[in-house]
Amino acid sequence: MQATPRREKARAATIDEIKLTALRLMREQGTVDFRFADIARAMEMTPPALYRYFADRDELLSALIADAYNDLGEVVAQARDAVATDDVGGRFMAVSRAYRQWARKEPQQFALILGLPVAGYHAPVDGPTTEAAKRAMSQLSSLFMEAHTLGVLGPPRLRDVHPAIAACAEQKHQQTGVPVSAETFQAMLHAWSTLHGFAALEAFGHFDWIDEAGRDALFDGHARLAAETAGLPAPRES
Amino acid sequence: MQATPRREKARAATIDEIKLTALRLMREQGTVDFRFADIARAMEMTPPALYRYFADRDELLSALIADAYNDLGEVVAQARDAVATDDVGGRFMAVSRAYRQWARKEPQQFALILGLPVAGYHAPVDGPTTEAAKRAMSQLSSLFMEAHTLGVLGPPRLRDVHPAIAACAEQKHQQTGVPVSAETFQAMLHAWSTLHGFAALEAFGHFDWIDEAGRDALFDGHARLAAETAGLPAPRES
DNA sequence: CACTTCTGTAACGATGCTTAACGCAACGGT
DNA sequence: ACCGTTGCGTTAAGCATCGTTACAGAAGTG
Repeated sequence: MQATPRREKARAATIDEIKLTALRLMREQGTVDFRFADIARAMEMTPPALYRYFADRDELLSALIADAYNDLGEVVAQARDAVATDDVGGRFMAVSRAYRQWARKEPQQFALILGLPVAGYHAPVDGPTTEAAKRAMSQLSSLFMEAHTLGVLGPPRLRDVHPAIAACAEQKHQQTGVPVSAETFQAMLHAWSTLHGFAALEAFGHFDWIDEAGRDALFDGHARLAAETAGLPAPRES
Repeated sequence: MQATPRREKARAATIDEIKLTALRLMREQGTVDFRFADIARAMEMTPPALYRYFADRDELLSALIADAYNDLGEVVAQARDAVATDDVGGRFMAVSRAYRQWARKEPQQFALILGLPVAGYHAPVDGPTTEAAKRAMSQLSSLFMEAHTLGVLGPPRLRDVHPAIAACAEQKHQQTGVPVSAETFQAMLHAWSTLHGFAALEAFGHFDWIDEAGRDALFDGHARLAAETAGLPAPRES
């Protein structure tokens, strides 16, 4: 606990290795489950040694979930910030591609946070996971906010906004403090759902029958349509 | 095997009860995993007795997956057939609502077939599951075929169709024998992905912060946008 | 009564998570 | 250079459970 930076560093490295190994094993067997003993074996350690780093199997799982949220959030944020602030359409495309690529690359982490809960795990209420979740998911909504303040957010192709949705947006407004119109609220959720559907189907192997080039082109068109439908301006360049 | 209808009936009932119990347990614990012993306990039987009905844990799992595909396919087909043949837009809305409602009602079965594979299970290649999968998934595409033959399939809001997608549609044409334009192919996948995204996010609890009325309204607008974007005509009535 | 089908008991082998007690190595100060 | 402290990893064991097989008895069928 006191200043022993060498120890702390080694410990952090081991923790990272444990988490990485868990992810690798999950990836290898294609599931979102892992065994404490397997991780130890893969690291050429013995199972009890892991308890020096994680009090519990659930604690490791919680850490993995929190990391997944942070990873996704970071990847998305980086993609967003690589495009000019005023090119909202371009930013949306970048965010969309990052979301999809991350889901493709890390299907297990993707399933961990956006799929069905893992067996025997109960998320700690109000823990770090929910916090990270909000942070990651607010990226998309903030994009719509930016578009709104920039005045480039065209009207989404919506017939009418149901009063229940308006009430929902209002509630969200109360919680976050940021004013959000019902149309924007609905457009954002539409865009997220649309993106997520493609990413999830692809990440879980349901588009395996389409070759890679086709999938890439399909997703680009998919995201473009989502942006257009949600009322976002077209990206500046392809 | 020989004509003993009484036995056969009881046996079928027991098989059904086993599968229903497995689904109930999965639902209760909110996962897509189950234990043979738990099923036996819940049925007030002993684990070995189950082997009289399923040679293997995997065999039960395969049956559940096949059932899930059939369930989804049947529900969707019924919803589709409840709307007039020439009201393609209305049929699409019916199919969409059925897809979503099924995912909501049976998140476990939904995850079973459209989520990440279950731990320790390897799908038998070319078994009944893949067959059922194709049958269920072809419902949406057949809807677009109908629209195409009826001549009511408007142009989807697509800029241009990538050659890779055209090649993919052509390959699909070769396999199924049904001619499908690249635009229709892309529009169909766009619609499916869009629907699936909402259904998956909601089924896995990520829309729990939206009240039920709001979700209902959101989905209706979502599906309507998906239909419009894909070039399907508007439904005849709300 | 003969025969089939089912179900329970017992047991095997393996594996899992977790705790306790022991040895080793590195670290920090003297 | 030495020594106590600290943390890490191992071995050993406890405890529970799982999937599965073998065998014997019960129940239903004709």
